[in-house]
Amino acid sequence: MILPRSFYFGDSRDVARNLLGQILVRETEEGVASGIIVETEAYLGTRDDAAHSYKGKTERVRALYGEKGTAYIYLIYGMYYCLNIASGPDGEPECVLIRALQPLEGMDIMARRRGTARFDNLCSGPGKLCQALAIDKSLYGADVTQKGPLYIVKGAAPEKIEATPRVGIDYAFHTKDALWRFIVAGNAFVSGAKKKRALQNSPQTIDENAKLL
DNA sequence: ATGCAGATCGTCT
DNA sequence: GACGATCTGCATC
Repeated sequence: MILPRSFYFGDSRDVARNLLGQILVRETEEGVASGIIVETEAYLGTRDDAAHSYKGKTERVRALYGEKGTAYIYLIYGMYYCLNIASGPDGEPECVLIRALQPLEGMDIMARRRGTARFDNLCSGPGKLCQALAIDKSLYGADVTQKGPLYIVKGAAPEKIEATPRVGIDYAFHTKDALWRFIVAGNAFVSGAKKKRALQNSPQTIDENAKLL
């Protein structure tokens, strides 16, 4: 079941929390690649000085002014893409950044695209997951509430959620300390997971992998 | 285990 | 013209 557009309305921080446990699906000619969302961040538009849309409408963020459930994708540091989903109150240019996935389907495809065989290094970061799922600017503006190249289906709510400050936004004077990053507590696939724990808990099979959430 | 430099280019000032 | 909502590899301890 694909999550309906109404899922993305409301407080973007709630949407970010609710996205944990849901499943991001990417379909290409190579096949299907998917993963359970285990880490997100909320960006609250004009009331959040860490947000790209803080100063209002520019060409880059035009997708945030469309319908909720629209993909906002941007290039960072000239080499990696990051995926966001438009969310929040009607008319507000807010979104949720998808920061990490627990690989579910098409791990062979992801491993090839990423150039690594390590399970816990396939989708454990916003740039990594876009590379693993072949997400780039061509999907800018895609509707994730419709079956197509990129969509999100209903998964299972995680047991426990942790809230922390967002990553890489020290330049944000007002909101840098806000606890708007959400992760599935104890999950080994979040970004920056301790190497030690990842090594110890890294599952070896798809079934073990699915149980970890 | 931790730290730092380098890659690389679209977007905004 | 400067700077990232990042990641990797290499250096060092």
